Amino acid sequence: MTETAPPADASLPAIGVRTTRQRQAILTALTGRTHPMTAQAVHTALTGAGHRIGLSTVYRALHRLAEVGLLHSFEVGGERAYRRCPDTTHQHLLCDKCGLITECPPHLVDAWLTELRATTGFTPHADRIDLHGHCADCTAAAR
Amino acid sequence: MTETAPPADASLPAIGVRTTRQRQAILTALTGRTHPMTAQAVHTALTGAGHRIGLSTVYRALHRLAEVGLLHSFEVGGERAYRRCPDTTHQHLLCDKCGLITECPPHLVDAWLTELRATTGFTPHADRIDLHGHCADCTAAAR
DNA sequence: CTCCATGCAAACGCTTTGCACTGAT
DNA sequence: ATCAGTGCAAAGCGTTTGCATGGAG
Repeated sequence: MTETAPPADASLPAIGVRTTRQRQAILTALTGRTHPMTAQAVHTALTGAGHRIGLSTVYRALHRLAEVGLLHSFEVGGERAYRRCPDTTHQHLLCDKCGLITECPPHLVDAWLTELRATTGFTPHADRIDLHGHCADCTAAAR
Repeated sequence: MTETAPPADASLPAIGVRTTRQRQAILTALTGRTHPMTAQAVHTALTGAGHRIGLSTVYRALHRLAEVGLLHSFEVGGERAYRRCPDTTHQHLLCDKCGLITECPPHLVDAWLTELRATTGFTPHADRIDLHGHCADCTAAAR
């Protein structure tokens, strides 16, 4: 398994991606967020903050950045949303209530996936698991 | 947990859905399929088979039938696809190669979900889990 | 007889693409 | 100097909706 550990901020050239004002802005906007953002949301946020950037650029950049592993993309209600990946974990817990995405403890999944595979013959994509539900906070709030 | 066991063919009225020529055709087209179909695919199949049915009717019917539990819907590459549910299991294994959908043995999941919840506080939607990967056949074919 | 359901066509919203220009390497 | 990246506007595509008609209960 090749490590795609995301560089802190911008070692873009090292991955074969040119460093541009727009891409930096997008990465910055996405940094520190626990909730994913759609292309439109990113565009609105950036233009609202005074940046000059085209919508299609946002789409293309997000696509590219996800491709090289700097972002993770999620299917949220028929829309594509992106988030910076905080680590190498690609197993996510998505809260359908508040949109929060947390990482799933790998060891917890791996054992189960192995068992699943052994039992059913089905080979799960261990590096791309999105589990829907309610996060701890929303679960607590619901009671 | 309320049982939503799908009636063999058409106890539609019992669920509050009127029995129409179009809905029966849709259910028939979907019966016995292991792969899900998109609205467009269903429409093409039906009109190709000589049925007179509007595209929007297909959309509305699929939506409604999924709502009452006769169909399961899946997000497949940004599109919505539907399949008749063979049983009460709502935990699916989706093959990204051939599109095959199989049911996941409930006991295998439930224990794990319980553990996940206890460990993380996250409450998974146990009745709506879609796991992507390669089915047994495609896994075998790949080697 | 009353509504739910249908068909058609228009509208919608998100995303992609063509093309000429800009800017990073 | 070269070519990836950008901006704009138009097109694409799956899906939804308004409205008048049709058929199930």
